[in-house]
Amino acid sequence: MPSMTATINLPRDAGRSGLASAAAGNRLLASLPESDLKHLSALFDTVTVDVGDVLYEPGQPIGHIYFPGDCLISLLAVAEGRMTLEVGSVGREGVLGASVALGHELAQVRAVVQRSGSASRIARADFCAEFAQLESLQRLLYRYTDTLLAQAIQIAVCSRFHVLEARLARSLLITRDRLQSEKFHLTHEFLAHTLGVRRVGVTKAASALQQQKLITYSRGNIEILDSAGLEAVSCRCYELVKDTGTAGMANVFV
Amino acid sequence: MPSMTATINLPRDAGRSGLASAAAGNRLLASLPESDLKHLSALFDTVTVDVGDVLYEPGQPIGHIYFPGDCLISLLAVAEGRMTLEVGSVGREGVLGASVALGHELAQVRAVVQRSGSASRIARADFCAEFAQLESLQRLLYRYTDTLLAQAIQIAVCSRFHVLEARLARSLLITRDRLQSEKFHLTHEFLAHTLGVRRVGVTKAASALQQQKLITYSRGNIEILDSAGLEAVSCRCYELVKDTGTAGMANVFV
DNA sequence: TCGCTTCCGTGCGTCACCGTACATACATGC
DNA sequence: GCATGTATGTACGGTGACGCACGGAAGCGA
Repeated sequence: MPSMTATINLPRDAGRSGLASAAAGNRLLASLPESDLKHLSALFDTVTVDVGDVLYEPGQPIGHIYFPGDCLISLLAVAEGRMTLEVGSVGREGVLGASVALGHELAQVRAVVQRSGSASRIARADFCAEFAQLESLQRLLYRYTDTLLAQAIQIAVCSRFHVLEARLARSLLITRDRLQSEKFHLTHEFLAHTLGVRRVGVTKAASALQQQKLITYSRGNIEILDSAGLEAVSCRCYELVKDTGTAGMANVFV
Repeated sequence: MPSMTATINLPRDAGRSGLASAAAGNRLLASLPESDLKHLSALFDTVTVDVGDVLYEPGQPIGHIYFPGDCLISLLAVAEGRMTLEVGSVGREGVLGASVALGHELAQVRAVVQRSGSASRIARADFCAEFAQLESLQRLLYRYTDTLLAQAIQIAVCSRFHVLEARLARSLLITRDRLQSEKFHLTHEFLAHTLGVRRVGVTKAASALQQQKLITYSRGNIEILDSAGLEAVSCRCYELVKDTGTAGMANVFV
């Protein structure tokens, strides 16, 4: 049994942070007005999370809200049994767990670290108190929730109608965009969880992509060889989703 | 070809409304502070929409924002071809098209009227202007978007992992809850669009439910005979989603 | 009463993915 | 070098849904 489903590994506490590191590269926090950010900073910790760490589990209470710095969090909706499906991912452009401010004390999805890195963390009670007072924060979270909704809708359609090979290609392209690299580490097992299929299904699809010289991989080390070719076999969902993770956050306060 | 995909039928304009009918039974508007509601009322029209009317089409600009009174709107995500999947529905507890206030000028999903009725409508420009000023409206829309996200996530999981018969049962139960009636009108064709399957697939699944004496139907007139039995064959997604349409709106401003 | 449309039922071959089981290969640490 | 664990490859029957085609039946208007 993979460790990600067996135990909840807690992130290492890297100590209480000053103002500068509170943003810690998170663009959502960075786009807050200076005064509000300064006010918030005292309440943040900076933590380091590792691949496979489970930050939330469905039905469990949310203790902290995370603003990723250079880590990447995968949101996995969990069906009965061990079937899961990635319904979105959260990077430096976003936030994890913000719905607690609206009264949802329990997590709906599993949150798994896909790439190690740092994150700014704030306790639930503190977050709720600040949320109630800072209009700038409310606007930001509303906007971000809306992009998450757009992602979830597209993924729902994609996983319903498109064949695995196309979905795998889409998933790899999105991962590349978020990680800004043609090479990254993802095992077939992990991909199977995000795509909601068997591990052997991923192996077959990945093998097909490799035969077409679009990617190459070995023991989890994946490299995209032919980006354009990969886009060709992927579904259009890629184009529809790819910008939600990066753009759209530009001019929030204009 | 069904008319819902062929043409965009515009709702009938029932004339500019006064304050009282601006809420028009919409609970989202009703929960606004009195002063804000009064301010908004002058900008609303009350319109009547009919079954099959298409209010939004993916990729098309959003002209009006709708606050349903006693009508019910189905949100259909559209894949290439004629494949669609319902990712949520909007009744009197919600609003359709609010994301325009965040800069999304184009609709992402098709919005189809599932039950005829009234709705309060506001032009896009007016809505955006008011949104920028009314904090109460922002909070409400944020909260509602969050419930839409929860719905979409659950539907993504459900349509990925659960068999059609269970999904059909879930869909019928949710429809009953929203319509507050054991009898309602839904053709297999319409259900096929919401569930993202062929019409014959719905016929098979519905036939199975009918043989189990759980439902009965004829030419679109569906009646639920055994509610408990229907819950038994439906997936747990029903319980997870059913409250999002009604509850959760209780104490927004406490 | 006739004709048309809408709605529902059935049959058939195909296909993507499932569940399971087993085999192989690389990697790491002792 | 060897044991152990991780990652990947292959095989096989089963099945839920697909695409297509056709037939029947109920309602409705002329």
